[in-house]
This record gives sequence, C-alpha cells and structure tokens, in this order.
Amino acid sequence: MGEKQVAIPNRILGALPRTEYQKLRAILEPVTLTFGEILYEAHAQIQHVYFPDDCFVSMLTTVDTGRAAEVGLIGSEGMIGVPMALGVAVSPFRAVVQGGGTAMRLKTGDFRRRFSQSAALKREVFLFTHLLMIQIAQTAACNRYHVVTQRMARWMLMTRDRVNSNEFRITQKFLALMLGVRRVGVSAAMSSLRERELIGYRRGTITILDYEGLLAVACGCYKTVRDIYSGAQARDGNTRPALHK
Amino acid sequence: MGEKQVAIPNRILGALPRTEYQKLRAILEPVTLTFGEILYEAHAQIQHVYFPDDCFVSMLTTVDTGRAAEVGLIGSEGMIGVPMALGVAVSPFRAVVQGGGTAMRLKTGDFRRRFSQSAALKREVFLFTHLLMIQIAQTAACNRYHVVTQRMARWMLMTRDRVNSNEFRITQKFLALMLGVRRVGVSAAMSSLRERELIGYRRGTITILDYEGLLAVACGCYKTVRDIYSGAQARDGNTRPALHK
DNA sequence: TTCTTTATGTTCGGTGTCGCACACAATTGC
DNA sequence: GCAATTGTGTGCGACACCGAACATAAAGAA
Repeated sequence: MGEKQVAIPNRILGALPRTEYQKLRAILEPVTLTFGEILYEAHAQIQHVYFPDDCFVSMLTTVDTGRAAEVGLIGSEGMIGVPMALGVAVSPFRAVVQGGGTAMRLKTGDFRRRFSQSAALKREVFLFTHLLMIQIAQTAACNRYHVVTQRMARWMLMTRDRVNSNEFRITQKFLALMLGVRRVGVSAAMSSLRERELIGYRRGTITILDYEGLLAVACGCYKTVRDIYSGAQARDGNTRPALHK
Repeated sequence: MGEKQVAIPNRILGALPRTEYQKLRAILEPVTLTFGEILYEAHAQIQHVYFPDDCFVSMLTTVDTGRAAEVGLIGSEGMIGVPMALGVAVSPFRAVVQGGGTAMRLKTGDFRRRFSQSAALKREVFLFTHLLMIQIAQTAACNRYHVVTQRMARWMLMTRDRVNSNEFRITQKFLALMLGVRRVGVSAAMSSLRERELIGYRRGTITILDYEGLLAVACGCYKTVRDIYSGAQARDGNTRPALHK
C-alpha cells in the first residue's frame, strides 16, 4: 500500500498516472494566491504556469484603452498558462485571481521540460486548451446575444462550479468589470434576482439560494460549456468517450 | 536548381522546411471550396483538416437554438481543424466557407501521423492555434463593446486581408448572420460607409475604396489582432521574434 | 416579355444599456 | 465617538439595437 493517497484537487494533475505525478510533485511549488493578484499582465512573459487547487482566475482581454472584458474563467479544472503548451511564452491576456486559494505552480523552464517528455501531461493540457477555446468562443457569442441578467447569472453559476460552493465573495463593482457593464446594471440585475429569491447578497458576498432557478434565468451558454467540460472529463481509466476518436 | 519552386500560398505549409513539405505534398489533396459549403457541422467528427490557399472560412458557434455568431475567420494564414492538433477529432464549431477558392486538405489519420512526426508542422500549427485563440477572445470583447458599424468595418478589413483584394462578394443578409445583427442594421451601417465614400457596393459585391478611412471607423480590434498575426509571422528563417522566448 | 426570386431600403414602437450624478448604508480607521 | 472609505440603490436623458412589416430594385427564369 505504501504512503497515503492524498487527493489531488487539480484535475489536470489528478489525471496523470501516479508515476508521472510523482516526478512533477518534486518540482511543483505550492503557492497561495490572493484576490486581485495579477498572475500575468497582457503581453508579458509567462514566468510560471499555475494549477489551481481551490482558487480561480479570470482571463481578461483589453480593447481600446482601459476597457477590458473577461473571456475565460479557470479553476481547478484547468491551468493558467496555456500558451506555454503552444510554444509561446507570452500571455495574450491579463490573468487576475478572482477567488483566493492555493495552487501548484511550475517555472516555465520546468514546465517546458516535463511537458515535452510526458505524453500524459500533454494530453491533459491540450484537452484543457481545447475546452478553454470553447469557453472563450461561447463567451463571444454570449456577449453578442444575452442581456446583463443572463450573463451575470451565467457568471455566478460558473463561479459556483469553480469554488465548489454556493457562497463566494465579489462586489458589484468587480462583477461589472468582469462583465464589461456599468455597476448600475449589475446592481439592478442582482436586486432582481434577490427579489425572486434566487440569490442573496450583502456587501461583497453572494449566496446562490436556488440553483435551478438561477439556471433558468441564465442563458444556455452556461449549460453548454458545463456539459462539454464534464463530458470531456467523464472518464473511466484512460477512456475519454466521444471527444476522442 | 532542380524543379521550379512553386509559391505555397498557405502560410503554415509555406513555413515548413522544404523536405517536410515534400513529404506532405504527396498526401495533400487539392480541393476547390465553394461559398456556403459546410466543412464541419458543430459537434461532428472532423474528416479532413484544410489549409486554405485563397479561400476563407468562418467559424460559428451556436447559442440558444438557431442563433449563431462568428467567432473566427480563417484564410491562408491558418488551418481549419485546429482541434485535431489538440487531440480532439470533433469540431466544436461550424465551419462555413465564406469565400470560395482552393485549399489543400489532409485526412485526419494522415494529419495525425504527420503531425506527431514533424516538429516543424507542430510548431506552425500550435502557433496558429495560439493566434486563433487570441482572435476569438478579441471577438468576445469586441462583441461586448463595439457598435455594428465598427464591427462591420472590422469584418471587412479582416476579409480584405484574407482574400487579398479590396473587392469581395457578400450580401447584407449573410454579413448580418456573421455579425449576429439584423440585416437592417447592416444596411444602415453600409449605406453610412458608402455615403462617406469608404466603401462601394451593389448587390452582393463590396469594394473597399478607402482603407485608411475604414481603419479609422473600425474598432481597434482589427489592428490589435492584425498586428499580433503579422508579428508572429514576421520571421527571418526560423527566428520568431518576441513571441518565443 | 412577364414572373419569380433575391437584394436592398425605410419606418414603427419598444427596450436594454449607456454615461453621469447623487443619495444612502455599511464597514474600517483614528 | 467621528471621519473616511467602500459598497449599494436610484433617477435622468440619450441612443443603439430589437422585431416586425412593408416598399423598391435588380437579377434570373419562364
């Protein structure tokens, strides 16, 4: 039996064969990420790739000057630093910690070395890259078609999945920044949801009271992406149904 | 000297070492793609990957039921079938030929084989994957912030670059579908641009009359993405400045 | 030719979001 | 205790876009 099996919160790391993981383990550095911390500035060199345990990170892209919009939300299901897997050491996006917590990280050089040698790591990271691309594309369409209330509900549901809790901290101001709308719009949308008893909130803390109800308010983008993620991650052993030929 | 060097229109294929390309050449199948042709349906198996010569293809993602939005535009600078490079044989998007022309294609099995054996092909395809991701993300932000006229001008400029001509065929109806707006909106925006003598059009044919003027009308998203693309592709021999460490 | 189809132009009321400004409430620091 | 900071709620006019319906114009088919 040997040493106790410790649960690995991060899905990518958790999906690696035991031996692969052990090799990585030695060079993985546990870090605590705090709300607001900027992991990458846009167009800056990537120094580390991060595998979140229980934190989550927003990917933001900038338009014009000053205005930004969230294009992706990454938690324990993924990795921050996907460009490294594509041979690029510059992050096109700004990566901001939305929910504090712990993560494991690797120096870019270490990542590059291990990545080139581990078929399993490649497979997992590439699969996540694919999923992230889908999430970003869905966000593009979502931004085009759906109103603030729907997009906000989607954001809350996505966040819930990533923090694995019905309660999380976010102010209206920050939520407005993520969605790319005025705080006033978020304020109106949130009070509407509170009135319908789908959520509760007070001064920076949001609680999801009625998951199903919120799901009904949110646009289908949430469900679409969630199902693709969970479909890709539903696996027995090494089989990955549907997605792989 | 040997045989005559034929120009390779597709950038990915053109960037391969001569010997690599020769090996691919034997199994590349030249095809003619016509306007409206659907290369992949969303969530369907990928049968071929395509390397456009002078045609270009829209990637569309669906929301709700029936409504779709363009998330990417791919011409001779890229490849259709990026998920294959990530180990996934299912296209998350619908791929529709927007501008007819010729392309080279590979069966998925052939692509997989060659891809796993060619470092150069991997490098080029992964770089393009990275660029495509940036384009999609920029589209997400663009959809959020910019008005129809700006987005439409951006689309025209992107298309111009891909067909390498100031004139191309597209009806208001189709342009409306791509942008995810009403045809009425496109109609108004186009007549505004015509009045300012930035473009000309009649029954399905658009001509860019004033590139600089159109650039001024379009949102910065066009320039942002264009510069990243050309920066990544500016290369002397094998050096790829800035993007690679 | 005439008929049909396709492409483009115009009008209507309704609504979601904008930018701005201001008021109030809760928390923190002194 | 009080002041300062931060978070939230409201009102206002402006405007881009929506859905729908209808009108005109150009191209192709009979």
